[in-house]
Amino acid sequence: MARNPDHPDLRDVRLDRIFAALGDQARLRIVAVLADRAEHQREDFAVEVGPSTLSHHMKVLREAGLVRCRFEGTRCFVSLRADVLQRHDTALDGVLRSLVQESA
Amino acid sequence: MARNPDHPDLRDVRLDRIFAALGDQARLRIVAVLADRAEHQREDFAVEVGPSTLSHHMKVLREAGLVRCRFEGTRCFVSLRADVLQRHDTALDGVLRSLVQESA
DNA sequence: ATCGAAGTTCGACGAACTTCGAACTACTAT
DNA sequence: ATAGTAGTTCGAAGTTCGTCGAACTTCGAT
Repeated sequence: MARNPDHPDLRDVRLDRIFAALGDQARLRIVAVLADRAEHQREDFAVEVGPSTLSHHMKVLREAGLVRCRFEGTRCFVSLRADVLQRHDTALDGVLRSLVQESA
Repeated sequence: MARNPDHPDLRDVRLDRIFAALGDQARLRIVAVLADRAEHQREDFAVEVGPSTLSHHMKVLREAGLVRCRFEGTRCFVSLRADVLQRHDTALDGVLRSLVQESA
C-alpha cells in the first residue's frame, strides 16, 4: 500500500483535469459523498465496483487534485482538498453545493 | 450540414455528462469564450484543431446540453443554453464565472 | 447550372479510459 | 512467525476519445 501517495502540488491543479475527473458517474458519486467536507472511508462510497477499480477512481481524483488520502494503519481516509477548493473556489463551490443537494 | 441538430431535452441533461464535456482543454476554452452569454461563431474559438475536430467538440458540447447551435445560411451561431444554465444554476454559475475571469 | 464556402459525417488511427482478477505491499493481531 | 485484512499495482481486454483527411450536404453567389 502506498503510504504517501502522489498528491499534486496546488499549482499543478488544472480545471480541465478536475472536470474530467468529475465526468464519470462513479467518481461524481464519490465526490457527492465527500461534499459534506468530512473524511470518509471506502465503504461510504456506495459505488458498485471492485476494490481495484475503486482504487483507480481514487487515483484519478487524487491526481486531479480533488481529494487527499490519509493513511491510518491499513485504512485510508479520504477527503476533499481544502486548499484546492479554496484556490478554485469560484468554480467549485457551487458544484459541491449542487452535489450535496442532490445527495439529500 | 445539419439544419436542425440534436439538442437534448432539458430533462435528459446530466451533470456528469456536462463535466465530461468540460473535461477537455479545447472544449473548456470554447465554453470560456461563450461564458459572456453572447452568440459566437467558429472563428471566435481560438482553438487549434481542424474543422472536423471542431465539429466533433461542438457535438459533444451540444449533446451534453451545454450549447445551442443556430443556423443562418451556411453559418452556425453557437451560444450557451440558458435553460440548462438555469436548471443547473447552482453547479454551473460559478464555473462560468471562473472561466470569464480566466479569459480576462 | 455551376462553383465555392461553411460545416458535418464517415472511416481510420493511436491514445487514453474503464473494468476486472491476480499478484503484491503494508499493517494488525494472534 | 503466521495469517488475515485493507488497499494498491499490474497486465489484459474491451471501450471510448481526440484527431485527421476525404467525401458529403447545404447554402449563397455568379
